[in-house]
Amino acid sequence: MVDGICEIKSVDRQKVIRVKEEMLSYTDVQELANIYKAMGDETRITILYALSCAELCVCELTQLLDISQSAISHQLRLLRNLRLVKYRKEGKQVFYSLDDEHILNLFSQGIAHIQHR
Amino acid sequence: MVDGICEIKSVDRQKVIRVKEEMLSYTDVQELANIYKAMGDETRITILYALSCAELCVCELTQLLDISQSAISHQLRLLRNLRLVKYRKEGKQVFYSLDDEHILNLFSQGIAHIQHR
DNA sequence: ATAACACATGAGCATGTATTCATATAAAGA
DNA sequence: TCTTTATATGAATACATGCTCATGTGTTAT
Repeated sequence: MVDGICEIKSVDRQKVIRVKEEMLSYTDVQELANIYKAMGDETRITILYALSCAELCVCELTQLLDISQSAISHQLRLLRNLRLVKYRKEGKQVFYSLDDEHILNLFSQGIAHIQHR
Repeated sequence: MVDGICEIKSVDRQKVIRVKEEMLSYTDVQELANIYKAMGDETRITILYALSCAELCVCELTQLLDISQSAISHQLRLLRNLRLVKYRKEGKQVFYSLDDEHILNLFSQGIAHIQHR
C-alpha cells in the first residue's frame, strides 16, 4: 500500500467518494463520542440507570453504589457538564435526575443489543 | 455522613430500596458499558458510521480516516471482538460491515440527542 | 457562634487506551 | 520462487481517566 491508497483495481473509488460525502462532521463525531463516552463507564451507567428509576440525592446514590461520595460527585459533575443530568437543591441536599428523555432510548437500544445475542 | 448513610430523616428509605431492586445486574452493566465504550471513541464512531453507509475493506477505511492502517486494524479487532462488525475475506482484501442493526438505532438516538440542544 | 452535615473539588496515583513503529502473515503476480 | 500487496499484531509510548484522600463550601441546628 502506498500513501494509504491501495492499488487494487477493483477498489470502488466511486463508493469511497460517496461514503466520504455522507460522513458526519467532526463536531458531530466529537459530540457523539462524548455522549457514548459518558455512558461507557460502569459507575456512570449505574448512576444514570438509578436516576431513570427515581430522582435521587447524592447521599442516596452513595447508598446504592458502593463507591465513595467523592467519586460519585466527580461523576455527577461530568454528567452535569454533558447535560445528561440536572439537579435541584433542597437545603443541604442536592437532588439529581435525568435531563433528557433520549437517554432512556439510548438505554433501551443498548439493552436490546445485549439481549439480542 | 456516617458510613455512606446520611441521617436526614426525610430520606426515603423505601424509595432507595425500590430503586435497588430495579437495578441492572452487574453483568448487564458490564455489557452495556462495553458497547458504549466501543462507541465512545471518535475513530470508532467514524469507522462504524462509514460502515453504516457501505461495506468497506480496510484499505478503503484507511482512505477515509486519516490515521494509519495499523490503527484501523487494531480498532477493527476491538469492534470484531464485541461483535459490532463482521468481515468477509476476498483474496487479499477483508471487507467489514456492521454486524447488528441495533447499532444504527444507537446512532440515531445519539444524533437525536445532539440535535435536541 | 459553633458544630455537624451534605456535597463539591483539587491533587495525586494507578490503570486503561489509542496511536505509531516494526514486523509477521497470507494471497496474488511476475 | 521471489516480490509485492493487503491486513494483522506485538511492543512501546503518550495521554486520558477513575478512584481515594484531604479539604473547601454552603446550609442547618444547637
